[in-house]
Amino acid sequence: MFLFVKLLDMTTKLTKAERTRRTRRAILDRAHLLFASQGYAATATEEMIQGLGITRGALYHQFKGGKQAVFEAVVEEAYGKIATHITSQVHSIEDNWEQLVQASRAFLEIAQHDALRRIVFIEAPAVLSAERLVQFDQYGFGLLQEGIQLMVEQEQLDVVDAEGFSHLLNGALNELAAWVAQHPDSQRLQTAQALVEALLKQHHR
Amino acid sequence: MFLFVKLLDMTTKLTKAERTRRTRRAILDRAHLLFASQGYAATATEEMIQGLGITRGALYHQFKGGKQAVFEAVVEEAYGKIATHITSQVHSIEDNWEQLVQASRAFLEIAQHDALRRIVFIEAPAVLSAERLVQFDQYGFGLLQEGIQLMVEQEQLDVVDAEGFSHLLNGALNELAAWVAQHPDSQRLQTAQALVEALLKQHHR
DNA sequence: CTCTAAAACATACAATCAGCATGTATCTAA
DNA sequence: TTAGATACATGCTGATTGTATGTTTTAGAG
Repeated sequence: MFLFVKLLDMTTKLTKAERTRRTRRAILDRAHLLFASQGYAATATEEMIQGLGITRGALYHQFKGGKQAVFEAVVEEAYGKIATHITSQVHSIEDNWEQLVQASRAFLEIAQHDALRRIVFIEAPAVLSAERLVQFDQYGFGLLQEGIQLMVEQEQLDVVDAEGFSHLLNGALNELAAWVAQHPDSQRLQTAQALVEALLKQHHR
Repeated sequence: MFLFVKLLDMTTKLTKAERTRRTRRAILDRAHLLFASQGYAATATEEMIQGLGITRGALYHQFKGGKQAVFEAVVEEAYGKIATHITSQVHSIEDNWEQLVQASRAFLEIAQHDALRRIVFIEAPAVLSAERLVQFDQYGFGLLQEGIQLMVEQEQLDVVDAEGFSHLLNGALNELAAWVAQHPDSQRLQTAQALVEALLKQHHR
């Protein structure tokens, strides 16, 4: 595989903030690729800066926590991308019910990006502490839970327990996303979407 | 924390097979504890043999693949324990439907053992390849899938897709197990069991 | 414009750890 | 009995992470 890396320009004069921004951006982009393809453990800090025209010293300067800090930053961005995609797909829908259905659909779509899925659902739980993971999950799972809580209160959704059902749905979505990703060429995405929609419909009232 | 380790007896004359058995058993028990409490990455091969009266050389002799081979053996045993517990709980039940319900219940119970849950559902997916993981999962998920497949064919279960629904249910169970484990003292276990039972009932016919 | 402090790196080094190669004692089977 | 296999121990190497320290560049203050 050949990676086209845009070498950091060290000749032109840049403001300090801009220089920092570019360095961090370059490291994060590269680290994201590496973590997604090799996983956290198999990715060396050396790899993260190869071809960027900087040394590991720069990485440790920008990310005080070292390798783990880089990973956390990558995870945060990955969560952000997922959340952004979902909200952009449902922001114009007024009906709560339709919002939930479309949000599930959007999640199954975005989770097909292997780069995001592996980092968020496989590497992050193993690398990060449970507490840290919960913080990040407010972007994704948090929104889901809020939506469900609201619909239960408005009596649009009939479940034994709102929080518990949020976890049930979240787990189902994650696993289905992984299942679909195993054979992206098949009809699994549509099957998965149909299954989730059926699940939700049965709790609708 | 203080660990009571039964030092391996090297004085008594033992048959070679017995000697091997004890060595492997001691390493596996210790590694299981360490992997469950610290995770794979944070566990050194040195720790796995401390206090056992052997060196790392013995570990590499018994487990050719080194650290990863030890981990795989631990994972296999963990899957085995889960499968054993579930099958022992449902083997006497004749009705397919009741079997499925009780199997789900048994899974939520056994998954409360942090040692098993972390190793199987958090560490293993990050450490092992997807293919290797599928092999192990035949113990647990495989049984679930077979049961569902059977019930769909016998028209006891009404789902869009048997395989897909198996993944949906599996994902829901895993996530609920993790949710319950966060507050083991509360009523979450019963809530989770009720949620799953409700989910299954709605597909019953 | 100069001077200073801090930022943004580079460089060198220490410490940890996995894996391997090699040596040695013990057991097993012919 | 003896040759080979088995079950270890020991020593070493390469890879990798983190840190301490040095150097250059930038951002203001006066």
